[in-house]
Amino acid sequence: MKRTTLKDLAKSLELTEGTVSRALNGYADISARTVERVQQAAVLQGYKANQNARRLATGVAEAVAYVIPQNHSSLAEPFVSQLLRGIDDALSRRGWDLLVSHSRSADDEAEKIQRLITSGRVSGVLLTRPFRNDARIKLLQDAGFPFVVHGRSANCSDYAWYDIDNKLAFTTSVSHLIELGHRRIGFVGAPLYYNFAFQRLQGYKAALRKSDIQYDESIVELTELKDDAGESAAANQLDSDNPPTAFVCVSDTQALGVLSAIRTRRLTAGVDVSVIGYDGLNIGRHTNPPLTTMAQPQVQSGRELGDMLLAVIDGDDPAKHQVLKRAELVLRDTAGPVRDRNYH
Amino acid sequence: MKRTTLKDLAKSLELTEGTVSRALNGYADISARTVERVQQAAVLQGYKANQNARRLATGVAEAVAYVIPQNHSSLAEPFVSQLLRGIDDALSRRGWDLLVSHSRSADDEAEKIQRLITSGRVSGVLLTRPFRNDARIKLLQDAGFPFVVHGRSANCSDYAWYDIDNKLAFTTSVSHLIELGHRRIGFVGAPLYYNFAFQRLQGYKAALRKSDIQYDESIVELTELKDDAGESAAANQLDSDNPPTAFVCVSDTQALGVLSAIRTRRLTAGVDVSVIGYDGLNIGRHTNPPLTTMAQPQVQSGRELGDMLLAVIDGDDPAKHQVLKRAELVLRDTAGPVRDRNYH
DNA sequence: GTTGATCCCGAAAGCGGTTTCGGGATAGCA
DNA sequence: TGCTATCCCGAAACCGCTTTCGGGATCAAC
Repeated sequence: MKRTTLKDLAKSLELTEGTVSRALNGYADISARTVERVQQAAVLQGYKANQNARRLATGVAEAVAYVIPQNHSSLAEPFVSQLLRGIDDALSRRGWDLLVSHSRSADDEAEKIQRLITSGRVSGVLLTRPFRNDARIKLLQDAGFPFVVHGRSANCSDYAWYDIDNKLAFTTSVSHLIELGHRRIGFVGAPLYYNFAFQRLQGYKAALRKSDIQYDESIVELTELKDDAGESAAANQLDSDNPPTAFVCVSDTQALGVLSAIRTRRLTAGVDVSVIGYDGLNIGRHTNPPLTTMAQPQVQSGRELGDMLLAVIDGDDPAKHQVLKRAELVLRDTAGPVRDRNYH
Repeated sequence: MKRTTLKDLAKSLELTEGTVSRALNGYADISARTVERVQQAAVLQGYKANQNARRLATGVAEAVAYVIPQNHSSLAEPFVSQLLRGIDDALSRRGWDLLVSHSRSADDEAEKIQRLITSGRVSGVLLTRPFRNDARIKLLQDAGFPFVVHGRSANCSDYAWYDIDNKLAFTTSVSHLIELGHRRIGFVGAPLYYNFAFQRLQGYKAALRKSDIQYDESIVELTELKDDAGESAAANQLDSDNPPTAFVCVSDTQALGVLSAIRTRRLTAGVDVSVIGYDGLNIGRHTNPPLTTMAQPQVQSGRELGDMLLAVIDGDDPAKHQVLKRAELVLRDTAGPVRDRNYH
């Protein structure tokens, strides 16, 4: 089954290829009657432009890549999936493609990006989960290649990004716990080279400071973003001499682990120990008890990210596209008032 | 920053473009010495072939599309995400791209596929969650376009697919419950136009038959694949006069809902009511109690799917690529022996 | 009936590679 | 030395579409 090509179409219309092309692409120098004829013939014969040829000729790839970070826990993946949907929404309005690229390591990722931008396969790149000081961003900036970051690095003044106010989110959740009477609040975090982890820790500290609570490093755990990291982190804390009465976690994934640790010790989350997660995954509605968390709308984020990237590709000043959203506290059942007696 | 093109490279080597191209692509008619020179110069000057030009010239897209079905619950998405990773693994060994395409409806999906295959953007397509009688498959077959299906439709003899033995999986899980003494087992399913749902129901029926248990349609609920479908389905059943003592669910998503319904009624899963899910999502390890389920390895599946598709694209007979895996019963805590007394 | 302006379309040159074809140079052998 | 076989590479067509440029028709105006 041969595809109908532009030449076929032109021949059948007794026009030249160039004319047909212009007719299809809305050039002004084609008479309305001809445009009409061409369009009809096109749908009739099922003509679709060969993307590769078109891309070669125009020089625009009409596609962007989403680079999926190497180590992400499987539980965080609904996140990714919804984001993809949002991005695709934005892109498909223009008929652009979304291609995903996974990486095995940070180096691998840099190399993949390098190849993406030099191979001409995409006209823009979407990054996630940037480091405080991120080589990928530098790479893209130096290359002058369009990109937008989901999240932001330490100095983020001159590129496009879309982020949640991580610091604010954590002062919010920690303050909430403090209002519930907690004064010993554990922090289950991630490596601080992730800027989001750093920012969230700052938010945590700020909330403590505001209430004159001494920052205690011994109840701050920084774990990898792996599936069961939260559980062991919480286990350490809970089994210590002076366990926290509450935890804030940088992800719902971690929070689930914390809940497991709590349950294992025959304690009840929200009663004996409070927990607040982060991400607002739907899973949290089904945990027992349902997880209090900080939510951010993923599909919507994806859509906005996609639109931003398109704008940047169109030549907008990246620095003009920086949006900071705020996460929302979703009250469910794992954050309750502090208990007076130690539960040991 | 201009990319270095083949012409640049050729000029700098005082060779012709054709020669350089052949040297790079391993043609035999180029002397070893020249090949060496060319390769060195290529890496030195950071030459990467323009994919669009290459694709146009060769006629192969070096990319495949994964079409994500319209309605999938957010909880099922870890599934998708891991699969993508696996597929990407397989593809990237050849340097191929993976692009994802979402759809809003079945029609939309057919149209997207049509566009994918006529636009020359991809050289193969990956389908999931086929219907018993699937128009998309017919479309691809008629077009003679390479594809492989994750799952399979009712008559699946002449295309490539990768599936779990759904029927077997469900006879396994139901039999397990029967061995635990259950005889009234609810089925929380999905619309039967999904072949996997149909097959799983068949497995359910087969297991009942084997133990001479009468099939009772009133405890079979077929819900949409939405987030909270499981909960309401189970609610109906649990509040009825003659509630099941156990449930099997076609997905972990549903199972989570069922667990919620059970919990809401102050019953304990695995004690008062048993539940077995399907998918083996990691989430299940963190539910309370941890969810017994049927597992299938996703990343691995993705990899195999990717390899299969590549093989088919290479011209292998699709019918030669049909693999049927079996799911594994993951014993956790939600399936326990039946209680004698009715819990009402 | 010329002249200009306007409207449409044809012609042709790319875009950056791949691949076939053919022949010059070198080597092998008589 | 002369003749064929082999080895490499140059030349050129082509993939399918875009886009610039220029000019033939058409039409209004003088």
